[in-house]
Amino acid sequence: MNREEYLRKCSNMKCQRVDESYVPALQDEVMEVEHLLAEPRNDHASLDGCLDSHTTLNDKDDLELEVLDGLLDDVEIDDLEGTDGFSGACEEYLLDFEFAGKFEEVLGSDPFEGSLLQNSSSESHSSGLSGSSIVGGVLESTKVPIAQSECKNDSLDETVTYESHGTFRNNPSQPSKVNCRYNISLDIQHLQGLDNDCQVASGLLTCKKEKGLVEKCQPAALREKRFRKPTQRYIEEFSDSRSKEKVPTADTKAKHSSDSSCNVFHIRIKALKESPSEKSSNENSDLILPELQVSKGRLKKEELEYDEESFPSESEDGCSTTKRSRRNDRRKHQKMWTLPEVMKLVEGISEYGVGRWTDIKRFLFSSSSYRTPIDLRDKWRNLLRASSAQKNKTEAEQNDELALRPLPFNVVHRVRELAKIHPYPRQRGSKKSRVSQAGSFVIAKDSPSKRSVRRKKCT
DNA sequence: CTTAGGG
DNA sequence: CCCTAAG
Repeated sequence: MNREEYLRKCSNMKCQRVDESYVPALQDEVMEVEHLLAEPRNDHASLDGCLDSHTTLNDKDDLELEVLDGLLDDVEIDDLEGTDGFSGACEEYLLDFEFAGKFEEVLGSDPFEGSLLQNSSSESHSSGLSGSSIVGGVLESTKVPIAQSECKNDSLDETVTYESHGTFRNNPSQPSKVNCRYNISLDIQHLQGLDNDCQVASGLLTCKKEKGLVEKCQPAALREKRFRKPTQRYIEEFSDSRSKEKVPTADTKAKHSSDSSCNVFHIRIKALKESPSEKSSNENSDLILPELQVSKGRLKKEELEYDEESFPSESEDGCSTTKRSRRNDRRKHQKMWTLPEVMKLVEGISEYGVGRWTDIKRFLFSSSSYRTPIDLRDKWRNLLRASSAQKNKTEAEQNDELALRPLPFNVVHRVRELAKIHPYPRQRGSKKSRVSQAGSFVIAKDSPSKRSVRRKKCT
């Protein structure tokens, strides 16, 4: 099958949905979905390729996984409202589902992958599925998924999402994804039967190809439908996510970090399976899940977002977000400094001087998107504190520290030296206050390397 | 806008 | 990390 067919199908579904449309909608949700979609877009491309030529599935896996992670992250965060009251929509859901199944088949991915649901399949699918399922099925069981009703044209992903919702909702008895999938594949044939005519299809295609903004692709008509005052809460959330989303997307090179999300996802699924009782259990899972997620994330720290420049070796966690449960909050979570980073920082400081955080950032940390100059400064501050503390500590304590964190001697030493020269914390009395000003000579005799420090012309 | 300093 | 004041 070629992707055209799929697309058509998709469009059909869409159309249907539209017609039946239960109207609605949380714009926010839709938007969020879009966002989600946006990221994965690149994958779509790959997907297409897959369809055309069934080869190279493996290659994509990695990428997709990454994306998936990201998606999961997002998805998980988004709390799509569950869908409860809508029986009428069942059909649609089914259709969607079918579609999804088909897709997978085409791709060649095993529908019954079980725990790892969708490495190979399109990321969108997986993301949609996982996210939605979790959300809809587990978390909120009471609300109607308005967003879903929205008929976005582009929405392979969306479709998927819907379907997942539907499935879960419709078949509470089938908590496991596997089952769901099964159904899907079987029904695929039906899908074929559908005819196509929506312009939506075109929209879809375009979207896919262009990976551009989803919104653009949307047909005017559809667009009209979706205007609905978003809840305040949603609004703020949305905006939040919006800004956030932008960042990661921008630097594609930087990977998406969110390994933990994956885990979370799995966990959640598990929970789902274990508690088929739905409603009641759902509530429970809701509460419990977050915790699991956190712990999991912690356990499995991985490295991510390190770009070329950074040192991959020192995997930092990066993820860990204790409270990422709700939207992604501005990566409030710290990214643990790696040793190489520290070294770089020290190096930079010795070269550019202590106050020149921006310079250091630009030269040495340009690749790391996170780590703002302020971060550097803070780190430096901490280093200073640490070094001084270490100086004052007893041997035992020092050993202790060493065990805890491997701060290489040389580094510590370096820091110490720099610390002598730079009065960052204006520490008590600023023993070396003169340094900052007349630093030249002092430095010179102190250590050659530091020379340039502070020298660089302070603007 | 960038730093410094405090939370 | 985050926020705010100051240059």
